[in-house]
Amino acid sequence: MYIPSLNVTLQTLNIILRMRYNFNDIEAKWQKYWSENQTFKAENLSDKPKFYVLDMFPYPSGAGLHVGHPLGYIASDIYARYKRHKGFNVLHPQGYDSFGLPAEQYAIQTGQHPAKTTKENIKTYRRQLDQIGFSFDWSREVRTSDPNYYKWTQWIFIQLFDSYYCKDANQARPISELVEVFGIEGNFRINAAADDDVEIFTAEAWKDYSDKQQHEVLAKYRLTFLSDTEVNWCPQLGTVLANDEIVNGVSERGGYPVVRKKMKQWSMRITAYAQRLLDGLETIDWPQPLKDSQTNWIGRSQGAMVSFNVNGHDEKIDVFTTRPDTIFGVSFMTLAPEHELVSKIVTDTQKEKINSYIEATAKRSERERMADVKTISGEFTGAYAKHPFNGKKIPIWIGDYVLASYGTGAVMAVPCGDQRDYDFAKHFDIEIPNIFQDIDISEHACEDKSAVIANSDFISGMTAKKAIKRIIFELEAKGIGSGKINYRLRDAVFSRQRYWGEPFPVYYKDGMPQMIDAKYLPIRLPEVEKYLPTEDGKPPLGNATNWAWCTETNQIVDNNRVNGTTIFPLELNTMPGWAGSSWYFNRYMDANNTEVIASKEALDYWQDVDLYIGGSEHATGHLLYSRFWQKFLFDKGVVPVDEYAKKLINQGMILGTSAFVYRWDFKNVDESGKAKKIIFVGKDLMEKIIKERSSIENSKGIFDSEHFDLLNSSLEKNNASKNKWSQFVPIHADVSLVNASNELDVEGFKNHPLNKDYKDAEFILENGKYIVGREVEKMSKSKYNVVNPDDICADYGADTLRLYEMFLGPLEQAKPWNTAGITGVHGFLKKLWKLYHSGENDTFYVDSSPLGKSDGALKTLHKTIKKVDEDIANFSFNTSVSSFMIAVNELTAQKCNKREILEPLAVLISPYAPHIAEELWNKLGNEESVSIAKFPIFEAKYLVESTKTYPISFNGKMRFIMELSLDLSKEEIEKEVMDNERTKQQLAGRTPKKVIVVPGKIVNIVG
RNA sequence: GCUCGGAUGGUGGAAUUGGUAGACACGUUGGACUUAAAAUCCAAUGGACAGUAAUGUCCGUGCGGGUUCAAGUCCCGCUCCGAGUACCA
Repeated sequence: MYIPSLNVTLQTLNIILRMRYNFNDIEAKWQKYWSENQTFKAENLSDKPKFYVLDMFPYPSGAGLHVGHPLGYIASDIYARYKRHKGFNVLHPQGYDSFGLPAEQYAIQTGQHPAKTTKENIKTYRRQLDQIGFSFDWSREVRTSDPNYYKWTQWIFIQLFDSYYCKDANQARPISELVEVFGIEGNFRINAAADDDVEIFTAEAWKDYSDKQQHEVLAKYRLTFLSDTEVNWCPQLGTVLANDEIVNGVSERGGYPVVRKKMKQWSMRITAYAQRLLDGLETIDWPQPLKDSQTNWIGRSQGAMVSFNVNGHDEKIDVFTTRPDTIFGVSFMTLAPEHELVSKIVTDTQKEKINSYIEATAKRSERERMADVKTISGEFTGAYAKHPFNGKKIPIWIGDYVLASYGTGAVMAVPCGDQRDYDFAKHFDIEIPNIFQDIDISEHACEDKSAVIANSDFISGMTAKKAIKRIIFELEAKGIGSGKINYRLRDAVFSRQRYWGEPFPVYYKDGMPQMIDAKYLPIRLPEVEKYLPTEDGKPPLGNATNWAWCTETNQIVDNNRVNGTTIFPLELNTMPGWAGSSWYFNRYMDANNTEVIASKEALDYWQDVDLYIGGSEHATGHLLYSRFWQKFLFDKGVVPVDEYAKKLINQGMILGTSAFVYRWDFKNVDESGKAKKIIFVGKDLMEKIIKERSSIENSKGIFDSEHFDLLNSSLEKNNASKNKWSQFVPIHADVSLVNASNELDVEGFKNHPLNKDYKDAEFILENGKYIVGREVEKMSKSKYNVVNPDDICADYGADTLRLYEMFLGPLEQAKPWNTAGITGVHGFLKKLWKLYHSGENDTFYVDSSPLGKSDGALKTLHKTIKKVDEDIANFSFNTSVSSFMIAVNELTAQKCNKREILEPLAVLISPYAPHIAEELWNKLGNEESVSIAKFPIFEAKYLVESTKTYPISFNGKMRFIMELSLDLSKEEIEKEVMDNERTKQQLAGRTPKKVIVVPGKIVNIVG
């Protein structure tokens, strides 16, 4: 058959189609092959060295993936594939952080069970991930919402409950050890992380305690414990939020207001690990900014505790200070309004004022207090404290600049040494004694630690460093204080009033929490009618009818059977989102184990994550909590290392490039006030109009007559001022309607389901085109700038997507996505394909005959190997892609078709573009997957040069180049250059002052 | 306020230890092929000035100084943008 319009026979057309780079077929074929052959299944025992590459697992949201999500996965996949080529046994797993709020809110709205929507979302995610060709070992998939997984999250919770932190051993120890010691000698020698209010008791007292009392005492030591905590309560979400779930005083999710509220909550004693979390940072290769934010979050400050006696009371005020050396500069004290001593020490005359101040501050929301840092307020209690060294009377004030939640909620105010104290003193006209030698404090406080201290008894003449030591020594000698390290880090609230989270393995007996024996785990989430809190304000699990624990059958039973003797109510809270993600990296090592979280053999073999890639937004959440749990599990001997990720990389966010059309709102209305026509103008025209708007006559030239008449008549009708006749409203246009040249598909826009209002709008074209405006913003559905990887894969293929995401720029940097550039990398892949299809009618052909040593292709190949090796080591994937392009451009120019070059080239490129590499590798006659082929070895001998093109510069400015042998000595180079005709021309008879010759680099002639 | 990043053509971005600034792409312009479009291929492309031209000169990495034979890179002082954090005693 002959097709006249195509000028070819069907037979040749067939050949052409078959030999073309048909990425859709190739990619589907190899994805199927990898899946069927389990190409990327990692073995837990191997002679090869291990390498563990981990991604932060995704939350499977209903919206699916956009092109920003896979960025980190592509980078880690390249690394994982590269390591396989280099002979490592690579563990590269993936899973889902599948508990969470969005599924629950969707359930509240639609009544659909979160388990169902989560499952559906996971299916979409899996399809999207598969089509990008990741080398994940899916046999190890984890889902945090799977009972077989959260069984172990519950197990870890029980371990935490049964442990305390021994500061002497500097590790977590079984709570049973504590009980034993209490029974022998009480707690006076115990050095453990505990609540501040633990009282000292004897063994006799301990034995006399009731069960309940003992329980309460132990709770003060446990690593997870119930307590009345002031929490961030979000009424709209009906739940408690952690500090890192609040952004700018409102909830991160939804942006709802948050209030402080006291509630009985589970807490995690992460503060016990504060110092180790800090120290551990030194041992891991994580980005410095991330380490910095963890360091700041932990907020260690070294100082001293000092006790001040209150005159006329038995009470003492304890303060924490980082500058005990300034104690002789104390002229007042300030307590937080919430401080418990306030009501005890306030004098009758001041009582009224104090109470109204406390009331006023309590009313002010946290947000107001934050926004209003400048206003100074406070009130005098009427009471005085006694200075511990000179016995002076110190007035005691309250003020809301002192926070109840930090330190002791009280400060010793040294106005000459602290700006806040200074401002407070000035405002209330309190004395500001100067304790610094030759320092002027008439304008502001002196916070410089190098200032010499004066008027301070035995520390006068010292600087801070020395004075602090001396003061602490004196305080300890007098028994009124001691050196102390304080942390900003708070214990982490661990209860959430949500449905879609891990249930606690806890029931309540006489109001005291009891752990369910680990052998009955998992405690499965109960079914509920509604996912909302109950009418009496209980969490959603309060809706469950089958939610009680029978201690005889060890089963969950009907609530009605609760009898307080054998059957008890179960915990109604669930665990927070970070519970499941705090240990999942260990589970991947042995994901299907039913006996333990992972077998000892697997944990010992894989040890830790060699490379972890994910976003920096988890710096003070997941990445801190998971380090905490890892340290705990290490203390318990469950895992072999106490830092789980040796190296971490933060991938930058991919931003969207939004497109805008401009609605032209001039007084375009008829008599009834109805808009006659909606008109859109392009970006350039809008700018022109704005420039010319001073005079309508000027604009005559920039419109066709029809639009000018319309404009003119409507202006006349409305008597609009000619200076205000135009106004433009930018409207987001869907980016999929805009091409690479910023040209809008106008018909597409009008027919877009979201633009119903603009169906009959008119678009003023310029040169037949409508050009949109562009702006870079966060990628989001509401901005119509989301680009779906599915479309890219369909149109250009997964290999193109992978390469392009890497080509966009450095991995760690935020960068805008612009689909326009994708044709560049796609064209590159076509060129690569062509290189292997130099036969007749573009059929596959490689020349297997050996090539000469001096062949330029070898140089190209080895130059590229070297670059790719270096780039992967530096996580500089963008420059690898350029070097591939350079290589292919060079080899194409050389018309290279040699197997000796093309075979290693396919391996070289396979981590980046695995599908095309497999196909070419297969066509080259290899039976096995390219993914296990040996990576080409760089050989320096192919890059040895005999000459160098020297830039010859005069006074630092490059003027011309000269090709010179590399064998030449400095002197010989100088002679060659000076003898050169062009040098003489440049010098124009002058004698140079100096000639700098750097062999192999540059020649610079000065003078 | 504090801490940490960053600033290079029209755009995304290259540039080992200071040593030819703008690799590689996109976009734009011109050309080839085509009835046309797409695809493909070729050429030009930081700015200014001079020249018919080959070419040459000057200016150029946010701003102002400095070190150096030589600075995008090092030092000092700013400006702007982004992220985190915030009365932490």
